[in-house]
Amino acid sequence: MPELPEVEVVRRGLEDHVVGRRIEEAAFIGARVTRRHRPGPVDLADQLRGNAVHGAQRRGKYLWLELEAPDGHRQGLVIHLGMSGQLLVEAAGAPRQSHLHATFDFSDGGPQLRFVDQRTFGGMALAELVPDGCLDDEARVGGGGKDPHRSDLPHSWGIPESITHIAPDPLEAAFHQDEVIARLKARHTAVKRGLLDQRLVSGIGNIYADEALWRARVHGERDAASLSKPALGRLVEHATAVMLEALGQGGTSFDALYVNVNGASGFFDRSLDVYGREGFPCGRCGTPIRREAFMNRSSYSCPRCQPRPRPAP
DNA sequence: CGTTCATCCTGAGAGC
DNA sequence: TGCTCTCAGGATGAAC
Repeated sequence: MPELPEVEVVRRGLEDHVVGRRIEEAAFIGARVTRRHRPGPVDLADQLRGNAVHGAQRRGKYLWLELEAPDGHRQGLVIHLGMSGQLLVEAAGAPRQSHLHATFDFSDGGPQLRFVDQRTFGGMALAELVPDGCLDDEARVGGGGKDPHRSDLPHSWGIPESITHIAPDPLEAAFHQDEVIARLKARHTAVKRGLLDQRLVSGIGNIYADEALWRARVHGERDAASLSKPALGRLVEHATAVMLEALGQGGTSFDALYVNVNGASGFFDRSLDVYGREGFPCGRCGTPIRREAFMNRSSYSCPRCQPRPRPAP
């Protein structure tokens, strides 16, 4: 479940079904799912045994469980769903999925948490939690602004050390739009690259980048620095808005690969304006939506509302 | 420093 | 039917 809204749907599911429980036993099928945990799957299972799950947090597309070990040591279990990862809450006796990579049993004997991942780009690893101190006070002066719709998840235990390179996402209190705009304005590269760069702003993927660009009437290959700061601001605000709308619909699901912890799909695919809509009329001007290759994947846009930059490169 | 490229995987669908 | 080819919500590290 790639992008921010889908990951947030999963985080909420973890909050509802996993937080407050104690891990009795974790089991890993194969080594690939724990490849980012250097000591390996056996060590991970050993370390997880007996941990209490204090919270479920998210930054961008990364999730982590806040864990407290029996000796009081606090760590984060960082989980990334990659392209096809799912976290499912099911009875331990439920049929095993063909791409099941991990199971978590809890001391209350309730439902199991499972990690299922067809393409295995996802994974999990333990990380120490460190203070989220990226910005000094001076950097905040004149920045920030109002953020009425922020969910303000308290990262009370800090950020996993392994994802400190990931920038705050637009739904966090730590998100500073003015800083993102300034950094975009300094980039001489396609603006869509900037939207997709998780070190600049996290949570945006291929779907919501294209949707935000369409709303802002900007072609993704325009040089970021060529756009005015207000235009960049509108673009970032559209990205935030479209992800919030998608979250309200339970996320975007084209197929059964993208589901919440109960296996249910979201409905935002019905509200997409350009992504995956090659040949369909633009909702604003009626021009057929085009698909172009970009960064080894596809970009969708309206040829009329989003003209390509000057000379076709 | 920033940007590109290949790579990690499996399965669905198109085209032959 | 069965084969091949292309494509898919992502991140990373090496190579320019």
